[in-house]
Amino acid sequence: MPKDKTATNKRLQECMRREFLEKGFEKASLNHIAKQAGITPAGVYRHYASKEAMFESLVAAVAEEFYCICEEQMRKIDTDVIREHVGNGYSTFEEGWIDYIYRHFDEFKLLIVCSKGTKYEGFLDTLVTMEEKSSAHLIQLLKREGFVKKSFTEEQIHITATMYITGLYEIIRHDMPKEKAIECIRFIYEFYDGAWKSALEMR
Amino acid sequence: MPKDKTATNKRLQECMRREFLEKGFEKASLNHIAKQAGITPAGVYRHYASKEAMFESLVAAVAEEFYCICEEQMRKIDTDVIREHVGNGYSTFEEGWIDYIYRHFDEFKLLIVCSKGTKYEGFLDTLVTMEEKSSAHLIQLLKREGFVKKSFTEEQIHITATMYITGLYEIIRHDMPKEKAIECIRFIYEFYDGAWKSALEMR
Amino acid sequence: MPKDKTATNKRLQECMRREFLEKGFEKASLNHIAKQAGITPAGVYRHYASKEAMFESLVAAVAEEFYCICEEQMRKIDTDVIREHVGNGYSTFEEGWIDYIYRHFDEFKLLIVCSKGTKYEGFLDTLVTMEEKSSAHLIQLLKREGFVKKSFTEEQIHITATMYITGLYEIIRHDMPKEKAIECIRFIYEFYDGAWKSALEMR
Amino acid sequence: MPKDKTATNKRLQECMRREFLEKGFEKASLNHIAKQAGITPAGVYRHYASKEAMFESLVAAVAEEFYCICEEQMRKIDTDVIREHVGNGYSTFEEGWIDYIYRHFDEFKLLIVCSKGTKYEGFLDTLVTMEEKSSAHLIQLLKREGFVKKSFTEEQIHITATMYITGLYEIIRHDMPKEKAIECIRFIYEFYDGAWKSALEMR
DNA sequence: GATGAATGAGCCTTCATTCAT
DNA sequence: TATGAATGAAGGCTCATTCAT
Repeated sequence: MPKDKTATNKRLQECMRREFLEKGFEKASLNHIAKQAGITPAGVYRHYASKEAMFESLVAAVAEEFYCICEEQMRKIDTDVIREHVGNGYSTFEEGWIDYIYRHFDEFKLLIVCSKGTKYEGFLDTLVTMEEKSSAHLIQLLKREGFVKKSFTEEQIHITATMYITGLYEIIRHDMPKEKAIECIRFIYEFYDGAWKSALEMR
Repeated sequence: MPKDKTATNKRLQECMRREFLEKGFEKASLNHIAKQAGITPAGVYRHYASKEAMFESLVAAVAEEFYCICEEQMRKIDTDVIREHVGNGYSTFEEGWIDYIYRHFDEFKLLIVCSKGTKYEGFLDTLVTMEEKSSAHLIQLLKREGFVKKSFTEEQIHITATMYITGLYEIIRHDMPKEKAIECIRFIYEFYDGAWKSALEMR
Repeated sequence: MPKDKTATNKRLQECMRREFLEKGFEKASLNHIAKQAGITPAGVYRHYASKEAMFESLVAAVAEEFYCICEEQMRKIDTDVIREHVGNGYSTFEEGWIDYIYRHFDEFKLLIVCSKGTKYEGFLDTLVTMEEKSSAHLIQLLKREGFVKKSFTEEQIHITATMYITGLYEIIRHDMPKEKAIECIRFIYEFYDGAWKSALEMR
Repeated sequence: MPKDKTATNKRLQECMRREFLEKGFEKASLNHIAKQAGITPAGVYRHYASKEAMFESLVAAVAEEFYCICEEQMRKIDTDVIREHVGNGYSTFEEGWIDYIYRHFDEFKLLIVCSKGTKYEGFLDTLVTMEEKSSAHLIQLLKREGFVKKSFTEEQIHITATMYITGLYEIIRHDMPKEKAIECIRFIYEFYDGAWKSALEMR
């Protein structure tokens, strides 16, 4: 059941998106989606094999791609770059990504805010984990290079990563317009930069 | 239908608490609660007028009290105190509160993590708002006293507050034991302290 | 949800019985049963937790008891008795049982003819297995006592047992009245007696 | 919509056969068959007018032919033959038939095991009836010739016939390989021969 | 104070079938 | 020949709630 591009399916997708965004996966009603799209509940199953499949069809592509991007990003971190981007410069949450996210805004909102009950319900946690790894790696490098002496426990890193990613969550949850979002990100970036520098006793 | 202290009600409350904590308000099942408590669904309605009322009965007292404490706290902020507690000393999230929260752990978890669908679903946001006001107020005072020159937009303050409160959320969501929580809070406190000082260009 | 003896439940049970007997477990419709009983489908769930539970409530007692009787019966076989009851005298299918079966006719019909899809769907096979064990045991004893020399493969015993039990199946499937059934059993008994004696070359 | 020999139809038939054999007529899903065959459910209706028609198309030829063979067989019974084949020599279940059945194994399995809900659901009973007639006829002849004095009621004949045919049923239901089946049949043959002789007091 | 009995709306899903194209 | 799109009915089941007793 790959892509079908009929008019009905387009309507259907729009309705699915709306319903899932509004109520989240679990509370979303297939019957309601169908009615909105002007077909019977049974008709939906010509296009999607299950409720889960409907959700996945909306987000799978973006989720997959995003995971790839993240992994690649992680591989690029090395000592040279540290000097330029001290702090959390390689964060999962870099300014450059905002573009990507805003090109797939609904998908991200679905993944982060509305995915409970689906196999994507851990997406936000995945982001946090990524940020954690990124932080941990960076700190390790900074220590190896002699910039930093202090250590952090896993818990501490988890907390900072979580708080950090929350910024992203908030931006998306409140449908913040892109320009504001960028300002916002920039601010968070600097705010955290200060926090890290201070915490790492780098100056 | 105020307080009834029969044995049944005690059992009932325990079951309600467990169910709401486990599944959240919306997914919690009244029928299931009743069965656990050893009464019929109808019996529940002798004690509580609705599902909402059940939830409220568990958290209302703490929520109310908490709001009061917060307001009072806010009134106490003045110039004198500033000198001692520069930074985010008056945060909604001060170490001293941990005690209060841990004395009502379940209630806080219900309010923050499990309240979607109830009139308390904005509780976390309320905390954030409180933190925002606290921050805004403090910055204002610091400016008036000449410690600080920079300004912050409302959005910036919102973001920092949100990220900050997320710490609390994470602590509660994961049932972190009190001792670990305190360590954690202390860390966040310092982390943010550095961030604020740097952001405010206080040094 | 043990026994409730209200009028509704009585009607309900009657309807369940009828529906299951008529259509078998899988094709039986809960909605239809409910309608016949004059309640809504949801109402059924006050009395039974699931479709399976409905079926089980009708047959569990008899099935359990029957298994017990069979096991006990099996333990009673010994050499002494052989001389009196040569042939298949200790069959799962003795005349004496007819009484028991006719006292629980519907239950047996449900178990044997209508149980596909339930955990009792192997009931008939169980009877066959019991008959097999009985035959195997008897042949072994007869050999040990020197009455018999020939051997039988497992498959041969399975076949004869299956055909034998089929008698029971047919009697029940066609709602044969008890008197006719007894005649019938008696006939089968003798018919098989001849077959076994001949097969075992006992005379 | 008689025979169409396109490639699609061949695939379709294969899928129908598999589905019906696996689940029986009633539980078989047309949608599922179509999917397996790589066409849409609607496509199926180009080839067959209904689910029933699908089933019939698979078994009609064999069923018809089989009925003919049986009738012819019946006409051949006469006194001469009796002397050679005393017992149940003319049974519907003669060894010679096994070949025929194994040449149309799937069709027989469909007719006997999977036909509930179709107009062939009585096929097994038909076999039994045939066996009954055969037995009745034979006994009558034996009586006329003075070999036998005892009489049998219709019910008694029905029972023996049913048990007898059950052998066939079991053989087919368990996909017994042909060689084993023949052994098995031979055994049943002899077993019943003994039973009949004893019952008829022929010796 | 609690039950027993029931309801009506809703849930996701499957079914055989239809029909315009 | 087949598809694509859809249907109406039914499936078992759960829900918060009601009400007479």
